[in-house]
Amino acid sequence: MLGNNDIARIFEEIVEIMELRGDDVFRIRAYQNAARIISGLPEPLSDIRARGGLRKISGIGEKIAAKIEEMLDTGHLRKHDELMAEFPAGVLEMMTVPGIGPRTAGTLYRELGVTSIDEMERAAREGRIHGLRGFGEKSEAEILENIARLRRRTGRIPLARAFPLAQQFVEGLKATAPVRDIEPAGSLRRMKEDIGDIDILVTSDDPAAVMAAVARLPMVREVLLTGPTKTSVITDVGLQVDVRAVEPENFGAALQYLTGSKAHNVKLRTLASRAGFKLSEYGIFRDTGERLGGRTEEEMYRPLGIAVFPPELREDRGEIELGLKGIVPEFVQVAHIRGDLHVHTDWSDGRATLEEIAQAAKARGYEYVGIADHSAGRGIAHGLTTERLREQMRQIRALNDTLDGITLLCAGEVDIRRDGTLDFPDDVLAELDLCIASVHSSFTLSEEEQTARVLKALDNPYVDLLGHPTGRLIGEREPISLNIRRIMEVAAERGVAMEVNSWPERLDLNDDQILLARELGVPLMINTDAHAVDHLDQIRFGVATARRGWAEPKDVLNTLPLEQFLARLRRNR
DNA sequence: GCCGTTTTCGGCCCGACTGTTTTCAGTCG
Repeated sequence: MLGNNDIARIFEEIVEIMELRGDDVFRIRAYQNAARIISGLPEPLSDIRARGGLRKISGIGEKIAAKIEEMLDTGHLRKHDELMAEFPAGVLEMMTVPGIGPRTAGTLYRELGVTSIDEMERAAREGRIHGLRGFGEKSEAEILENIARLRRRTGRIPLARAFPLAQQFVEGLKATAPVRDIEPAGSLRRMKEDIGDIDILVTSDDPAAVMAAVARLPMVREVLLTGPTKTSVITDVGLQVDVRAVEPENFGAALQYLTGSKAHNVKLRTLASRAGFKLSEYGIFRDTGERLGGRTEEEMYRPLGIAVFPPELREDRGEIELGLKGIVPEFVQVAHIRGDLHVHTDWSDGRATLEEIAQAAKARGYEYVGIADHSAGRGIAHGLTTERLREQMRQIRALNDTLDGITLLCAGEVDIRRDGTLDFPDDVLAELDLCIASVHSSFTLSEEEQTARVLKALDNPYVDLLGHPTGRLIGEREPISLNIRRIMEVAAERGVAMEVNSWPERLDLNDDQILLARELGVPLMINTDAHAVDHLDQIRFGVATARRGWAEPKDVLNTLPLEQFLARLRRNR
């Protein structure tokens, strides 16, 4: 059975071939839109179809729904097969080279019979490209340069790796150039889970000096282009960073435009144009050309009667519609978090002592912190036996008597075994303040087996929280196969919370799943899974992910004061 | 191909940059 990503990928390939064919751009956009929507769905299309929900998805019409059904039934799509037969696979790959779009790839294929990046490189080296209609010597040289660039480039990197890099640029420019405003924009500002490049926006009395300073920053490996208002560089980790200087009166307009998302901006501009306005990175204008604003983001939205949503939520998931009603809910913030419940210490595979964690948590303004070391079943993690866990609990309770302003909770991250049983007997689980149950093994079970396994763990009355529910590691390991809606329905019914794990490679649940969890009434907890004191600060990435999933403080248990928090745990309900 | 409290037909975001152009096409974000 094809999964959502397979189906989204097939639609994307259809898009690429239709572009090569020069098909109607709006029809192409419909497929592109469908691919984007499908890759963001938290549930398998097969489940959505089973309850008759396919056509209810905005952007999926009669034709595309029928194609989805065909793929679910037969495992492929005739239209896709036919289109793919029209071009060799390598022609699609050619379009991954920067600057090579469908027109160029199509021309090179038709005129020169070029069918891969390697062949394209050879054609350029042999000088066979310049002279073609629309191609000169510069185009030919540019193609070679861009192929080399593609081969040097890294792909997308996790948010938590890109974030400090952006900070370094901001700090570096503040220290070495006359910047006034400086703000990262793009997907980093939206706190998307992975980042393809970094956009930084500045204003300055001397933009040229800023551009020159960018090229001199120590983490810059290569300067791609530098002009009076824009400089593009590749950093030592292979990530592209663009720095743009704009006029102060356009800062808000440029920030809004560069932050996106694309889908958010398209929706916004469509709406604006119907109401007689025009939006661009230079401001908001009436049809008459009169400029209404652009110094701040707020000035861009106000004339449209749309409330400003935080960047994390600008994904065209209903924020514009709600903003039109003037409603912006209060979304969860780091300052709302009163305790981190998933922290490892040197009792298992962490580095810090109990005391160090207590002090670090207190320093971050927390009321409580959950010590959640691994159970013994996970040999590699130096897990706790029943005896050591009981000894740790004794020490934690003793330590609490000496602590002021912070309470350590005996948590415990217990393995969910392959058969769904837990790694500690129930009488031990009962002694904990809080039990996190997590999958750390047998990642490749079928959806049916994996779902049954996790549901069995949720049967245990002492399980309060499902830790990193899907087990995915961004860029390294796929999520386990789960009927996530089924798991969430059961969790909601029993009052089991689901984790938003802040670990940079996890961010698990992800934003789309958090949206579903809220819809189904599943309580959330945002935790770091810290293995050292510094990791406690990664909470910001979990909080950002929760915000992307529209989580409000009331959805997140660890925004509650200690007594109320404990009362909401499944075991105490 | 999708969508609709201004439309079931006629729209569908906007601008910069680049190289090839003699007024524009292609790509990108």
